Amino acid sequence: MQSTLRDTNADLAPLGVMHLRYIEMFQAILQAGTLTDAASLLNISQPAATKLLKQAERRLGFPLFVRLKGQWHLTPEGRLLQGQMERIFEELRDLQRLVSNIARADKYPLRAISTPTLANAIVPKSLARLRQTLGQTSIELSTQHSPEMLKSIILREADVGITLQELSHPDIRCEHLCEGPLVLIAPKDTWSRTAAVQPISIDSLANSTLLGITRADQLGRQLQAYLEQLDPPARISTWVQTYQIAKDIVCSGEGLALVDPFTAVSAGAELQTRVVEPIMNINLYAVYRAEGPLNSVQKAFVQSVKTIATELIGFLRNRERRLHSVQ
Amino acid sequence: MQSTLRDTNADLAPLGVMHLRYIEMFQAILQAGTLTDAASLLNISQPAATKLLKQAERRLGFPLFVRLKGQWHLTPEGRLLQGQMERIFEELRDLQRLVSNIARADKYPLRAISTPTLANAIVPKSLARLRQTLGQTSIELSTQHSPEMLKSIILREADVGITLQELSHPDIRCEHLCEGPLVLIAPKDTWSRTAAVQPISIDSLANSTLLGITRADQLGRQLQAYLEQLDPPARISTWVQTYQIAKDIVCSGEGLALVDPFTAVSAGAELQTRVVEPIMNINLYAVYRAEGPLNSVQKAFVQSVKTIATELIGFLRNRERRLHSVQ
DNA sequence: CGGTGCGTATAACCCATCGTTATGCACTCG
DNA sequence: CGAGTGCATAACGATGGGTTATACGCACCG
Repeated sequence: MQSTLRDTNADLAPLGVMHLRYIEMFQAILQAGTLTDAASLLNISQPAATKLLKQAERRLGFPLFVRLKGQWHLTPEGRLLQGQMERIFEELRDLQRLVSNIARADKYPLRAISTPTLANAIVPKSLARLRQTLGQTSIELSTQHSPEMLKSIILREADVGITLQELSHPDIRCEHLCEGPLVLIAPKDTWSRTAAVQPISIDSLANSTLLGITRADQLGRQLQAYLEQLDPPARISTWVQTYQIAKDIVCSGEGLALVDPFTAVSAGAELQTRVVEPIMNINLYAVYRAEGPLNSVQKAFVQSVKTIATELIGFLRNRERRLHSVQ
Repeated sequence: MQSTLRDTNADLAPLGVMHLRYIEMFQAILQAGTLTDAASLLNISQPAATKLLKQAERRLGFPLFVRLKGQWHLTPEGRLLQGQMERIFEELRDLQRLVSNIARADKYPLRAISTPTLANAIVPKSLARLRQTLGQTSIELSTQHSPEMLKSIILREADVGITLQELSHPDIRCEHLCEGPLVLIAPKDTWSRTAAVQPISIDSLANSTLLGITRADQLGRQLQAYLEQLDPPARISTWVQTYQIAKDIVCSGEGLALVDPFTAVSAGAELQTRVVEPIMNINLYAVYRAEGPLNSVQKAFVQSVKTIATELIGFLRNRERRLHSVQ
C-alpha cells in the first residue's frame, strides 16, 4: 500500500526527514575533517560515507557542507543544525550507555566506582575482605573523578561510588561514612620519632615546599586559599591531580603534601604522616542511586568500606592518643 | 569486511544498539496502548510493529514491555529508559521541524506569526497594506499562543511574531511597538452616546458580569487579581482563552469583557468600548531571532504593524480628547 | 607544466533489513 | 463457550546501506 504509493512517484523520496545516521555522519565529518576519515570513524567504507552524506543533503533539501580547497566547511544551514545535532548525539550516547549497562546489570551484583585516590587506599582492602565471604561472585571496580562518577552511577555503569566529595543530585543518595583529619605527609626520616606522631600546625608550613593538588572540589579550593594566605605562602611548584599521585611523589622525596587521611595511612612505611592542626576534616561518602535499595553485596561493600575507613582513621588518632597518654 | 565478520557469527547481532526506530516504537506503544494502533501511528502494518518490538528487545538485551491481560506494561528496564527516550524523541522532533523549515525558508520572505487575538485584529490589516506594495510575493501567517510562538520562531517556522506578551530568550529580540489602554467592551447600546466615549472606572465593575480571560501570562494574572479584590468581586462565570473569543461572546450580548485595545478597536460597530480607568497599559511587541537582521519585507511588516497599531490606539484616545475638548 | 597522490565520486553488485499480505493462534469478554 | 480482537508467524519483495573496483578532480611539487 505504502510501497505501491511510493512506486507511483518514485523520485519523491521522504523529504526533510532526519535520520540518526545523518547525525552520526555530521558529527564524524566535523570531527575527522575528511570524508575518508569520517567513514572509518563510523566503521564504513569511504564510498558509503559519500553516499550517506549525499543522501542526507538530498533528503534534507539543502547542503550541510561545502568543499573548499580540500576542506569541508559547514554551510550556514549546517551551522544552524549543529547545536541541536550535538545535543541529540550526546543524549543518544548516554542512552546507549544506559542500555548496555542495564543489559549486563544482573551479571554483576556489585559494580563499585571510586576516585583514583581511594581506589588505591581503602577500596581494594574492602573488596579483598568482601571477597572472602563472597566466593566467586563477579565484582567490578572502576575509577572516575567525582563528576564523572555521578554520571556513571546514574547511567548504571556503576552501583556504588566511594568519594571524598559530597555529591548532590535528585536521583542520588550520598551517605556519609566517616571523617578524618587532613594530614601532612613527608618522606620517611623527615621528622623525629616523637615529633612524627604529634600534630603539626598548618602555619608552620609557611615557606615550605608543598605539592599542590589541582582539585576543583570544595576541599581543594579551601586548602589552596588557606595555603596562600600563609605568610610567607607555601611554595608550590608541582601541581598534581590527585592525592595519590602526590603521595607517590612525596615518597620519592620531592617534597611534602597535604592529603586525605586514607591516602596517608595506606602509604605504609615509606613515608611519615602528621595530622595537621587545626584539624580540617575530610569526609568519606558512599554514593548510590536513591531509586532502589542496595542489594546485599552492595550493602556489605558499603559497610565494609565504612569499617575499614574508620579503622584507618582510628589508627591515626590512636597514635596521637598514645603519645598524649605518655606525656 | 564487516559483513563477512557478521556472516561468521550470524546470530551475534549488534547488541545494545539503540535505533531511532526503537525510540519511535517505544513512544508509539506508550501512546497507543496496543501494538496494532502503534503500528498505524508509525504508518506500518501490525506485523511490522511486532517484529520491530521483538527486534528491539532482542538487540537491547532485555524486554521493554510485558503483556498482561491484553495491556502493555513497561518493564522496570523500560521505565528506566523512558525519560531519556522521551527527551531524545522531543529533541528529534524539534530538529525535524528546524530542518524542514530551513528547507523552505527561502520561498517565503515573510512568515509571520501572531497570537490569535492579534491575528484577527491588526495583523491582517497590516498584511493587506503590505500586499499592495509587494505584488505576488508569498507570505505566511499563522497563529500561536506566546510560548509556542517563541518555539516556532526559534525553529524557524516563522520569522516575526506579534504578541502582547514580552518574550525573553537569549536568541530572540523583542521589540516594543506601541502601547494602549485596557478597555471594556460591551454590546452596542449598553451605554449612552456620551458615556460611551468616557473612561470607566474599574471599580464600577464590581458586581457586574464579566467574561474571564484564562490567560497564564502576566497581564491575565494581574487582571484577575485586580478583579477579585473589587468589592463585591465581579462575577465571572464564563472563561475563555483569548480576547478574541471574549469579543465574539460580548458581541452576542452575553456580558462585558476587559480586552486589549486592538481587539476592541477592530470590533467595529457591533459593540461599544470604553477605556478603563485607572489606565492599565497593554504593550504590543514584535519578536524575531536576534541572530540576523530582518529582510526588507520583514522590516516593512513590523513597521506596518507598528503604524497601524498606533493609528488604532490613536483613534481610541482621540475619541476621548474630542470629548474633553467639548466639555 | 605535467606527474603524483590523496581524497572523493561513480558503478555494479550483494544481502540484511524492513516493509508487505495472508493466516493461524491466544486470550478477553459477553 | 463462542466470538472477536489483537498478536505472532510465515513467506516474500523492494529498498537501502553496505561492499569492492575504478575513475576523476585537484592540490602540491619537482
